[in-house]
Amino acid sequence: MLSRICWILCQEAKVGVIMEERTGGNEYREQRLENLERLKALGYAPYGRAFPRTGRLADVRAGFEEGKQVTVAGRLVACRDMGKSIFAHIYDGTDRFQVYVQKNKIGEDAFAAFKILDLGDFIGLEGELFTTRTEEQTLKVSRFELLSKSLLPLPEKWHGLQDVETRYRQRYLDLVANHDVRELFNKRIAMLREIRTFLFGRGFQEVETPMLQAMAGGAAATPFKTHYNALGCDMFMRIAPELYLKRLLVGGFDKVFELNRNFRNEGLSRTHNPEFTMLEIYEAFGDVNSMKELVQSLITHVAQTVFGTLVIGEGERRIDLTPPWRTVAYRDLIVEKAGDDWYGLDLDAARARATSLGVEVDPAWDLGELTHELYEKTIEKTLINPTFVTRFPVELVPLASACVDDPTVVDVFELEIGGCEVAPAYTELNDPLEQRRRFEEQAAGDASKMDEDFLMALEHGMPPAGGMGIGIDRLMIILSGAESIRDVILFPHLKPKTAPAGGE
RNA sequence: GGAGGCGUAGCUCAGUUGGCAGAGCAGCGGACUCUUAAUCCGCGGGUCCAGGGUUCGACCCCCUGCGCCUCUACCA
Repeated sequence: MLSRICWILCQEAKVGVIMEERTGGNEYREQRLENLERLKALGYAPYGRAFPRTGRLADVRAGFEEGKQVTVAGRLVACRDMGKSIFAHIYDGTDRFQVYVQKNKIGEDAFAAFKILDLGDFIGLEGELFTTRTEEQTLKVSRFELLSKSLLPLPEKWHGLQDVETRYRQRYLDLVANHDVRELFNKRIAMLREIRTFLFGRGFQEVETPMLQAMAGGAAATPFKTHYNALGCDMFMRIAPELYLKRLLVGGFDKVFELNRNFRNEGLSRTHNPEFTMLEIYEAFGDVNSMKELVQSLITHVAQTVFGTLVIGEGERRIDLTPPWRTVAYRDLIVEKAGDDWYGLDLDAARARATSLGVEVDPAWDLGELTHELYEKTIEKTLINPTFVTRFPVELVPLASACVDDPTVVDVFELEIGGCEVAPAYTELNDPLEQRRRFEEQAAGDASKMDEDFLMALEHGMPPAGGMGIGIDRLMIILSGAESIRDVILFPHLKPKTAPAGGE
């Protein structure tokens, strides 16, 4: 109990220090604390209880009728005091709504109390709807309650909150100050809902598989490591749900998807956040072609229902999502860029050709690696309209089946939109012996990297299947026209401002 | 990890060959019962990111560190 109290005191001290850092002193807070006491003295409890509303502000606006009695609640975001009457705006996340407070309507005491309110305070109001001379729908207030006193000031009303660091670190301020940010996240939420609706409509079932794994497989990324105290062993955050979803195919699920977070121990960038949302879909008895049809329908459905258009952006960044989408083989793209004779060149000639095309060449690379560098550096970013790139070299994709007509390439596509890889899909490898061979090649003799448990599952028989992963954050960037992944994730990762314990 | 840019009031931003630190909004006091970036009168507000150095004097020049942004690297 004592330690609990100490902990609380310690936390409060910390908050105090942070508060001082962020507010540059307590002047504003002191004033608001004084206002809190004054309101209390007038009988307004600073932190109220439930307040039944007629509806959200957007609902009230939609159902506006002259003279209608309503109750509403929201945050006070603007206040124009005219002596014996006040015009103010409240905001509740759905809309801004004007309220009109007159001294002789709500009474002298309540009017005096209203004048003590600070911008940012949550209030509940009751009154009658009317339209002002300038034709703004407004609430004539007959009574108000204080619901929550705000002790720290909000960002400025006109310019909003611009500082990108503050916008990411204190997203709640961004959401209050910049309504378009709220709308963008509403769209993200709507997109996730539409994806689920679409997949449910096609008979897929949503499942949940472990995020905490003894072995992080299904992709080639570095995992986050953590420790499980009760079992005394290290665990990893998953880098992909793939190997568990395939176990479900073995178990008889035939159409499953998982829409949730993956964690990869990589750097931060405009297109990388260490935890990101991935949609993985598996369809038994399907293949890469059924995935192609699925993703094309899924993305056009989302674009149409959530964003209301199949054409995004303008000029060079214009993306046209109208199906059918182009399909092109990896090899054809390479030859188109590097010349018909590329695959016949010896290594030195290929290096020279790549250099002349602007690729920085690592002398350790073989022709395959050099080719892929060429693809990533000069071709991928030019694929603006949706493009299915197919028939990748087998060494790039260890979990996919080979093409029937050519065992050196695999039956996959990578969907590129806006020069960005959005969705890879495979005809999944279900041959356990071939899978073991490829794992062995990858693990290079390190037995601890062999996922024997997964191989055992495969040996019980996995139906042929199509599988696909869609990077939801990147899809959101493309559909919304956002600049950065940090703009489409509510709380993107930034370096901690004060170093956490246990750093290097 | 490497290169470049940025960091000034609660917010948005000016600023100085190196010579007392500025505006708008927000805040405080006052006037105003149809305003909406309300208006009018008056007032307060600063660790100029942090720490060193050069200088009579540094917000400004130099060095180091921290954070953010962009590019790059890592990343199926």
